[in-house]
Amino acid sequence: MLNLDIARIFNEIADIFEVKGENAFKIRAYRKAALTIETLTQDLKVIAERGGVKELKNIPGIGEGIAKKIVEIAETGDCKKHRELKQEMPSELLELLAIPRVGPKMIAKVHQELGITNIEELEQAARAHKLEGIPGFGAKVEENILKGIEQYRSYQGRVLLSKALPYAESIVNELKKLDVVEQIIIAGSLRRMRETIGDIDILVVSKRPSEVMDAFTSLDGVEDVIAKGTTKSSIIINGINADVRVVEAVSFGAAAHYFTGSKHHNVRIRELGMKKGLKINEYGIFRGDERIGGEHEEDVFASVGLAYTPPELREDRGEIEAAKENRIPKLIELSDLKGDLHVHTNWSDGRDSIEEMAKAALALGYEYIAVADHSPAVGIAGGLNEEKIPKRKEEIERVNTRFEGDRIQFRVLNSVEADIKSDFSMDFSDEILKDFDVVVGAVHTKFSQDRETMTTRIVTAMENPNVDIIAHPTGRLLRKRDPYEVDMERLMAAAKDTGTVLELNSFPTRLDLNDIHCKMAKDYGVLIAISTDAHDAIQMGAVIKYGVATARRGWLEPEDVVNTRGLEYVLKMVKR
DNA sequence: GCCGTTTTCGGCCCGACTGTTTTCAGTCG
Repeated sequence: MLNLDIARIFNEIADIFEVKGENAFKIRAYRKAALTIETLTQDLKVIAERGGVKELKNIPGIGEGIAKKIVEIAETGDCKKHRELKQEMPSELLELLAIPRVGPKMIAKVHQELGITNIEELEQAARAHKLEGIPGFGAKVEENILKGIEQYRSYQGRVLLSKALPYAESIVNELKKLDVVEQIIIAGSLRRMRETIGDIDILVVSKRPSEVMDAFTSLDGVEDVIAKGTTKSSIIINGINADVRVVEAVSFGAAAHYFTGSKHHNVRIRELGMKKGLKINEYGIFRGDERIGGEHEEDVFASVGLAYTPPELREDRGEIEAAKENRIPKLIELSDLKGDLHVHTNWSDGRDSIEEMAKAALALGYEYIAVADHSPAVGIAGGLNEEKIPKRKEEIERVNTRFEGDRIQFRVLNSVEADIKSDFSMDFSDEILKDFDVVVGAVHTKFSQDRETMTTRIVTAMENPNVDIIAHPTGRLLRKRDPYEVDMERLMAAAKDTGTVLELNSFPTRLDLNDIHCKMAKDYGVLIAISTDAHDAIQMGAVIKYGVATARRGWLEPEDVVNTRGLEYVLKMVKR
């Protein structure tokens, strides 16, 4: 049983309790425990077997009750309480929680009064105006439910960071044109650079909020205005929910902190405030009626004795403890990168030539790129084979010769993205592999192998002295393909033992390793390569920011990342 | 259900907007 499976059980218990109308704080306790478990880098089952309830209780947010359930799950693979609760409530009913503006109370009522158990039934009832008989329900509510269902179906909740960010930036650029807008920032999960985004949050400083509301709700492309108040409005634009909030300049810092979240981070900060006799809200920091700060975001942290914490870390994953002890990491930045160790060229499925990729890399200020074209096993037309390898090497050398006269040190590294085959062998012989400057190993086939087999497959590749980097180690495609089953702890330990680098693939649909795995790698002392897997020159420059953002969310500092080092270090790092 | 340099019991972050309400519950973030 994986940590994620255990977290899901507690989230489901929380869902059921919501609809049952159970104590809100109990629900929060289950959610908090689930979140902690999701982000834990150690295997919960191992902890449970080793230290039982006593050791589990050391984990923040896990007390007697939940610890006992974890032990039960570890021992039996099942949680009695969870099973009993599920029998009380159809699981389809809980899916209704995902519909915007439909909450647990509403679900409980329609279930009790009309026996509704799924989205289709809810939709039919709303269309037939059958809900109006229920106290508290009116025509508007029915309309909102139908809109919510439509929204739920259209984008299923979350969109990719790379899709939401450009939309958010264009909204900001439009609103900036208003004279009444003094300051404007993107907040929310976008500012924290989460891999997927629920909605776009924008914070504006203005003395004339109503003019901002008018402009925002009448932007080009607005599909629906969900709410329009004096300081806060909510719209659907390009299929994405966008919220704007206006405050005065004195509240900007407090509001920026509040609207950046995460929710869990905010709750922790406000709890700390309470203990110090402070009230912290989006308008400022207050002792009684007296405002003692809030113009700058730093005020919020300082008021509760914490160091400033970058938005990417604000997930309640240990950043508050770190800020207390003044050990917030100095996170990696885009400008720290000196090269890209995984790009493709027109020698395999890339679109640009080696020289075009090299020039683009130079323009980014890089010292090197590794052209890692595909090996033959990936059925992509024109992959490398034994015949092409020497020819491509000649071209690489020709391109490198051209840069030799320049003052800037730059080199194209002869590389390959070699397939790790399902029988644990590499797609090229050791004889061939050892001639490359850098070998990137990757799984592209047979994703369905079981956890044990897949883990051994990758570990075997790491043990090969010719394999330097493992590309996209979990194989996931966001919103399309789940990661394959793999024992991440064993991968990390093997990477450490063999001196293998793990890739953080910057492609916005991959971001693989993810933020949590990056932090895990750091804890294990495993080096990360932030690579783009770019298939053309423009991509190489465009997607790297998503990799860096994920690295920052994973607490990585420049020294944790191999491609912040110069060419000489990289050549020494390779195993041969 | 969790937690404790005010507590082992009694707290638990805080506010905007909407809709159906005559004073507030529900949802959201």
